[in-house]
Amino acid sequence: MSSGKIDTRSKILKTTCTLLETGGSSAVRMSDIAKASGVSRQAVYLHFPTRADLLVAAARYIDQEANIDLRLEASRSAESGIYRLEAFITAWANYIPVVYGVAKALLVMKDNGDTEAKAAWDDRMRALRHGCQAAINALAKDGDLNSELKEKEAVDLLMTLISLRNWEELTKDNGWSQKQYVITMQRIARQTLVSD
Amino acid sequence: MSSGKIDTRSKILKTTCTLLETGGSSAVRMSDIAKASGVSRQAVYLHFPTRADLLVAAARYIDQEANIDLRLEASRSAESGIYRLEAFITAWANYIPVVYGVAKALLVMKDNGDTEAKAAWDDRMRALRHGCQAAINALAKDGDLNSELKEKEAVDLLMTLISLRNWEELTKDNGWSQKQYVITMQRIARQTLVSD
DNA sequence: TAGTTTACTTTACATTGTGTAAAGTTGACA
DNA sequence: TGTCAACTTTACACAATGTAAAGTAAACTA
Repeated sequence: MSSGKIDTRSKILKTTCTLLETGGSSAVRMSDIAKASGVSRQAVYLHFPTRADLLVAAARYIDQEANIDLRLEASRSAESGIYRLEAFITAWANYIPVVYGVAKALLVMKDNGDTEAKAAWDDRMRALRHGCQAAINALAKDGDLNSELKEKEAVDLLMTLISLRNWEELTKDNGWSQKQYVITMQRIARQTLVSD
Repeated sequence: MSSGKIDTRSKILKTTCTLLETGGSSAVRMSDIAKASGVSRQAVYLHFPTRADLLVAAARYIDQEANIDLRLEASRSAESGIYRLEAFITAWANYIPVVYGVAKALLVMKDNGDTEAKAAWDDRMRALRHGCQAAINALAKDGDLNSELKEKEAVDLLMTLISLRNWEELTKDNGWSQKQYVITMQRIARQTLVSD
């Protein structure tokens, strides 16, 4: 039936992820993906009308494969706000390397003025923000939120702190290990968001 | 003599800066710049062989106009490492809004794989890093550097903290005022880089 | 004042990558 | 046997950067 279609579609998605993980994000053109998938360029457009569509689908594909929902869920069961914050940062931080390639490509398209890419990115960030908000809420409920910060400010700061670009800068550009990154981000979050 | 040449050249540079400050960075094409400068597109290429060249020249132009060297110099005369760090952050933070348009455009070109843009950006960041390094050095000399951090880590963190992208996210995307941004960055720097 | 140089304009074209369009092929299934 | 779906092939439209070259007009030069 449509098994052939599904097969080709997910083959394209997998190839896209692989290419974006390894190669430089900008060097992954529709034709590169087609060639690497062993399929014609038009076949790619048959499944994904635009490059943004393909990247969004690839991101969703990774979300599923790596079970992002489950990862972030873990933090929800933490006993205190402080532990919740720590668990949330750990979960997200360890997910970044997994989506990095695709997410970066989406981010670059957004920066180039692609409205579809922007919408998709903003949507992802909204979801992440929910997690940040929940962690900050838990902190505030315990009375452990730094008194110098309003809740909104704390959420903004946490989002910025754990941004993909910061991860990229520290690990990719400055050679930090993932472990070093996680520990340091947790320390900074504690020192800046939690009251003494 | 060459006054006509110089005149056109700086007219193009000024126009470029204006367009990048106001309009969305990606919507500023060579033809837009030419039109807004009241000059043919080829005249732009006559003065600046590539778009990257033009952006680099525009950045240098702004550096001069806003006297970035003098701004950063101020922090050098601070009495203590802690004050020096504070002054450095203030100086840089208040310069970001001035270069933002041009710098962002350069950054986007870098992300698109333009090697010339990358080289220019990296060069700018090297200069900024010198400032960070000096501030951290001063801190370490006073014995005020957070003992959990090696000097290199502290410099990496400071660079990341005050990055253009973080400024963009907090002020442009999240509506923070410049003042709010500066105060918060100083607080975070103090809490994460300085020993208690 | 005739000739040259300089700064620019005009027109045209090459290149790269995205996306569209449409006719042709091939295998499965009815 | 015929139809349909998934895919291929070929061709083109479009935007943006960058190149090439001939033309113009004012300024400077001998």
